[in-house]
Amino acid sequence: MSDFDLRTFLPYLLNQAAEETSLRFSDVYRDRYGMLRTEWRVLFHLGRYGDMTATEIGRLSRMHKTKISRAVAALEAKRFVARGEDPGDRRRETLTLLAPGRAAYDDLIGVAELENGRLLAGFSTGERAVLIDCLSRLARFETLPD
Amino acid sequence: MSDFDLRTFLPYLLNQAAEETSLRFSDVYRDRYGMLRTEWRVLFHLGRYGDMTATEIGRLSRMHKTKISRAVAALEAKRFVARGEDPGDRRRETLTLLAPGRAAYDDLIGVAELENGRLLAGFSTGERAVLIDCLSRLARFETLPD
DNA sequence: GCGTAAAAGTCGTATTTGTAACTAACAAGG
DNA sequence: CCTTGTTAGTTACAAATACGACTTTTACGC
Repeated sequence: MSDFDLRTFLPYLLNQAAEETSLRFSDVYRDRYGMLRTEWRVLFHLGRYGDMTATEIGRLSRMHKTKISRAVAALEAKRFVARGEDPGDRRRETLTLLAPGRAAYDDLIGVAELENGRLLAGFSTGERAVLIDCLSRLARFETLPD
Repeated sequence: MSDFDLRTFLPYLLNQAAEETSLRFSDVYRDRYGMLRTEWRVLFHLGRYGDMTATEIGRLSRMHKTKISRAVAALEAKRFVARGEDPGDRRRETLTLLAPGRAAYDDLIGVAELENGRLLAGFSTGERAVLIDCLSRLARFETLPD
């Protein structure tokens, strides 16, 4: 029998850590605003990086376009975002935060910062740097547009 | 506007890294054995730690018991595991790997080790140690039974 | 023993997700 | 202008998940 341990298997470790750390925060956006994770992610991108289209959000967040489509529909129903027509290309819909969406974003960003501080509090400065660097490399982020 | 970036938000980083690193391996157990992730996890626990009940697997893997129940049913249908009656407590069902399940486990463990090596190859020895230690702490593993 | 509670698993149903097919709008070549 | 191909986004349907209610069996208090 191999002595391979699932506890050193990166995909498993990452999944467990992700699930464990996501719970507390997802409770917040679910309970306060009835949002799903996909909706929070779309809201975040609009709040943090400004108006953009669903496709751009998809490129940055690596979410599938159907997920984004449904998240946008849900956020629109909540009057958190509005779609703007692009006169030059009528396929594109530029998404904009409305006031309630902005308020929810501001609220949730504060919670996220607090929560992130709590999670990182257990690590030394050096550990934090290594952890975030390694995770970023594993996550293969796309570069930001500007 | 806050300069808080989702790219330093641990739950997001972990989710992205987890998704990114899981894809290649999940293709393997899906394509070769038609298994879902829950099934692979149950198979792993039985192969690595020996016979145990669904509840014990749940405690170690933090999966909900209904997920485990369905995964066990699927593994049983594939003749990968069998349920053994516990004479002392007829509520408990001790799960055992059958030969095909053992073969699948042996095969997949090999793939997992290779894949894990590939993922860790990009990091220095020091980074690896920190990464795995930090992730283990975040994942809040239960202690093993023995 | 008897009633109540707790544990091990399963099942039913509502949500959520994934996959692929679809519509609509633009682009490019002839 | 037409065909062909590509891009943006939506929809339909199947697969997977979450959550609670349920059955069976054991444990506990009296």
